Amino acid sequence: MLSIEQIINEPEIVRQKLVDRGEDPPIEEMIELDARRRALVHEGDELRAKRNEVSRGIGQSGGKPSPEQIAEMRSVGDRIKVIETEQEEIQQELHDLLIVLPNLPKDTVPVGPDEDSNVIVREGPPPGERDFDVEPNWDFADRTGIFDLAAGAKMSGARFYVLKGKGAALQRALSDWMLDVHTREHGYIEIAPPFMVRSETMTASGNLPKFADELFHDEEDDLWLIPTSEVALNYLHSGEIIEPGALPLKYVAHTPCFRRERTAAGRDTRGIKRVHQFEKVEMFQFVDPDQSGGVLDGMVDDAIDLCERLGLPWRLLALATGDISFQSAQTYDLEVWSPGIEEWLEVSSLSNCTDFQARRSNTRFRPEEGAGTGFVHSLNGSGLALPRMVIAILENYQQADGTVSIPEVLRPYTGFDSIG
RNA sequence: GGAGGGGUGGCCGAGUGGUUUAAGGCGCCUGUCUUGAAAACAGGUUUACCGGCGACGGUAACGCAGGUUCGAAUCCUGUCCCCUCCGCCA
Repeated sequence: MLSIEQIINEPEIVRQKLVDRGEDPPIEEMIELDARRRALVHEGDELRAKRNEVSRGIGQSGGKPSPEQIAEMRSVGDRIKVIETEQEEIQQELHDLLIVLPNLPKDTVPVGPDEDSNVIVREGPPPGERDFDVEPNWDFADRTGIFDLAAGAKMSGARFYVLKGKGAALQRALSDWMLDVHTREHGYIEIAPPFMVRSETMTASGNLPKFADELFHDEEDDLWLIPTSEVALNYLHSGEIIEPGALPLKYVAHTPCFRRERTAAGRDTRGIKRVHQFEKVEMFQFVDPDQSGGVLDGMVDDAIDLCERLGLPWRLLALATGDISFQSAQTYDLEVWSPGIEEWLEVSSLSNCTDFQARRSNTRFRPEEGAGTGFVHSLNGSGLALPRMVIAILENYQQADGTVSIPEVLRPYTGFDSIG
């Protein structure tokens, strides 16, 4: 959520940044609503002050109000009720306008309407040359039986799949290894959150109210399946004031992610690249607002580190204003090359959400003892998305004889050296 | 799923319609005393919003949301959460 103070103080900057994202924000309307809200708050406060004063007097003089007092206070009470109702309506109106506005992109974000304006900012070593054709992961899977799309479709429908045998073990090895690197070397605390959350939680992360279509929802208990553990982690300190010195808070979680993929209905229908349920290791940090820029770079390094240790060809993209996610002020996508399908696969999206999610979840901090409170900054990034890492390993580690050798770092976790 | 109990400040805990402007205690901060500390004593100790250049003044919040009332921590309704017992169950 954007702050109304900022909208009032620098309306043209806010407008331009939202226009860069393809929005047409009702700036004047919001300013006008807030002015009316303030006037009503003021009038209501004064009436309540009067009521409090008279009530105190009645209490002090024995507790029996005169008929005149009752009549007068009844009309004051009626007026307060009218003002409160009007104030609530206006606040709701303003809230409804604010809650659907995305975060403001940072000045350094490339301006452009869509992904064509994304910029490659860092690259790992180039993909190696091979003297044989790499088999696409789905063909390899059919041949070896390590994942089964038909079985997934049979039990759950399109875009579900079943991992089997060494396929399941490879994914488990990857997630265990990633968690170990993040917790033992990168300084993250492991969290195992619920996979279902309330509407408030989903709203705080920015997924509701605008993106309900992309989510699975249980009507009976009004619970939402998380599309990423970011949603749960963002709510971990909701309503709290984090004490001086406690930041940064670095969390990592390994959860399934549930996505309806409605807007991407026709895209990536083959294989396990885009599915309704997948697993992901997610990094999440709450930080001092002064630190968030540098922390994002550090989080990017944490994600790249995994690709490097696995020896996968990678590149890093700075997403354009029209391509960053709703809650983000700045996003990098980390992609790895997969030589069988000949595609760059997005295995991590890393975002600085500044105070956007903290406002929605009411997560504050105290910079130092005795100081006032402020909203924290939140950052998230995959570290990393598992099905796509499985694809990348199956294709990058494929040998001329049609087998896949397991990356050295994963062998202690898999207990086997090759598949196929 | 059934029955019962409960949610009050950083913590414990009193408070069943009006001097509650939330008692009392603990913790924490400041001061007096002391070589220093402790003890004792005194004062202070939330968050958000509105008005004001400011000193400051006002309003709200007793899980949350409604309602009754001139007036609600207190009464009513709903809801969320916690605890105990029963049932079921990985």
